[in-house]
Amino acid sequence: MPDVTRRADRLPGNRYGNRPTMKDVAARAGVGLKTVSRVVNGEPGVTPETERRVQEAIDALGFRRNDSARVLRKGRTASIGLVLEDLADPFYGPLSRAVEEVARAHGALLINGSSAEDPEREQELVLALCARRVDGLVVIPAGDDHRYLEPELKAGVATVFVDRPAGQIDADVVVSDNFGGARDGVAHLIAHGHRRIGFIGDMPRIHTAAERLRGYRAAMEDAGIPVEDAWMSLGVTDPERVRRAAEEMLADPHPVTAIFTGNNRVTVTVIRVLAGHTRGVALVGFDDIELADLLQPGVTVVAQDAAALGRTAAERLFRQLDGTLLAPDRIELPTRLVTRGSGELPPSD
Amino acid sequence: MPDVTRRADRLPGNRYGNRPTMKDVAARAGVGLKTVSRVVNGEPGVTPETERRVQEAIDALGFRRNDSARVLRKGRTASIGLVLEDLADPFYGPLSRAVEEVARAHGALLINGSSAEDPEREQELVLALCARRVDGLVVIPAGDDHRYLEPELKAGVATVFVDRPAGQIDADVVVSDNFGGARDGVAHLIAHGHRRIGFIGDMPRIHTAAERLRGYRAAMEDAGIPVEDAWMSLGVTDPERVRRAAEEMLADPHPVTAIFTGNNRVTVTVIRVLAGHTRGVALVGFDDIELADLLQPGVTVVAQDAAALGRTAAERLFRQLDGTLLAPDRIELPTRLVTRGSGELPPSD
DNA sequence: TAGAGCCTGGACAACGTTGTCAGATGCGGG
DNA sequence: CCCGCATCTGACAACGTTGTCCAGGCTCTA
Repeated sequence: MPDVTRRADRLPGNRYGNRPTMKDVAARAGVGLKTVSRVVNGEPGVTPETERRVQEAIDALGFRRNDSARVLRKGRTASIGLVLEDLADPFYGPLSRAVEEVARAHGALLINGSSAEDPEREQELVLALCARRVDGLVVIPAGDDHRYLEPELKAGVATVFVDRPAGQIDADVVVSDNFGGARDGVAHLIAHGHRRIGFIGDMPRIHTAAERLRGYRAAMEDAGIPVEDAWMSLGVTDPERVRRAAEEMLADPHPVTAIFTGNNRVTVTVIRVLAGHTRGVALVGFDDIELADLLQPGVTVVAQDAAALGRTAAERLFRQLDGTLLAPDRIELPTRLVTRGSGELPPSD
Repeated sequence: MPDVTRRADRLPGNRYGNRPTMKDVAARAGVGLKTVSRVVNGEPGVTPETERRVQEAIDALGFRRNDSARVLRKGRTASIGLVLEDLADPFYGPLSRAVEEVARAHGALLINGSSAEDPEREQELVLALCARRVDGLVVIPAGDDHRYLEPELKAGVATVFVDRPAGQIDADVVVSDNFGGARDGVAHLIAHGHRRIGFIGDMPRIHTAAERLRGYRAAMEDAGIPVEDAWMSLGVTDPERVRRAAEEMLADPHPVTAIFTGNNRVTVTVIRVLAGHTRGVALVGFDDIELADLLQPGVTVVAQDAAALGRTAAERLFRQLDGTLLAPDRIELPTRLVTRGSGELPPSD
């Protein structure tokens, strides 16, 4: 019963539930408004005795500075926005955490949202963040046209695109070497004797997917292997369709002996499919996955450093805000081939 | 070179890089300030012709409403804070995403931060969020004393604790049935003939860890098995120490035949240890892990529904804000035993 | 003891928006 | 033709904070 009462006290109706303001603190401490402000912000020019009185009033009233008003006055929000595809995807966890750490080191908070790979939702999120006047944005773009950001950039919102480049505008970009990584991964399979190699990846409208596909084609071409259409499955995303695509490749009268998978989710599904087959099919996946080393065989992957992507992007963001970074640039981080067994299986025809 | 110029335009010095305000829009459209406000907010009482002129000016200037000022005026920020332990932990990804989805459905943005299991950092984060006047807080507590939140609760900040209960204050709590889940998991091992069962878990000061330990003890007691100290390892967290703890249990002259692990990270490490042993040791872990079904043997786990935790918590939060939820309550979500093989191995003495 | 200089404290405006209220305009009816 | 009413528009204050600037009191020195 006392609970109900207490909760009822805080119902809507009064702004912020009637929090005390600096004015209230000043009145209680018997000092001027600005003096309270000075104490709260640790500015000099307040005698210890006055400071004590003010501090006492603050504690007694449970005063907490209203940063909304502060932001309005100062023009900096000390917060940055992060727009990514899906917070729940294990690839974005470390990236997100890395951005957060850098933000924290600069005294900024992180606001984030998932675009769910929907360009409209991405725009909606980005603009909402701009309306809050975040100091900067780290964006993993879903769409490929970011001209809607022009006014924001001009207005001084620091912006860095990660994982995929910006579309139609000139902005900082931090990406992995998707092309090179995929090429190396496929070349690795070729080096182990494979010639009929399947590729299962996301829609080529997604930049990373297109680059990885390009890497696949380049490796095949370098080896003088003509690619057959039946070996490629593009744009499949959901597990069921990935499963079907893989099964079809393997059921072909002249089946693939190896598969290169375009991202972590596809890799996981294909692992499941292969687990149901007795014939050994080689596999190299883009993106590392947890426990990949404990499977039989271990899963060979092209790993990218998600944390480094996030860290690099966030650091560039704050350098933009410092003013120590002038020209937009494109940074490409290397990938790393991790051999664990699945990519070293010989062809079994 | 043009880039440098463009970026230089947006250097600090002028607030928000001199964004246009409603006043500017009003001047350009030749209307009053309030009329612009009406158009921006879709309020009625504006002739189509006037609206067109205003809209034109908005587009021409690239105006975007300043939500900081709006918040200051209206008293609601339409944002909620989420404080968790580590964004990069795969357990929190789905939880975080679920909270975000609910927030989105209510038109709110999500600000989040990682406490890194440090009570001080948790408090710092929570208070920073309160200073921003978030409408509500979802907290996965690191500390066990939350009296510092008293003034905030009184001021009307909706608050829900998830995964672990609040300390020293009366607040909404959403948790998994850690005790029951652990008891069932251990009972499962006992049912398969094990009597010497090890437990490796986190520090008992963490509520979930303590509850799971209690579940372990209860199951053993129910079966009339006295627990030996050598079977329990508490407070180990980092992989190296977990590894040592597991090795010691297995090296004992009278070793354990099964291990119950207290969370996903411990489970993963122990899987690695067991992979190096030939003797079959049974394993049941708390928390599900990806690919657990593909290992040999598959890993039996007590799974909790992280997304449901987040969703439930966020929904309660918004019901607090609605005013449809009056008394703080404690909600316990069930866990689910997923048998995959490792927990069904017979004792091998 | 008077004057200069320093230190502390406070009054006031401004940040960009929204709520209130009153003024202006246009229209129809008496 | 004038009044009343409805509709549209704009002036103004307020939200809670910080930056500017000035007043008053003190100390120190000549």
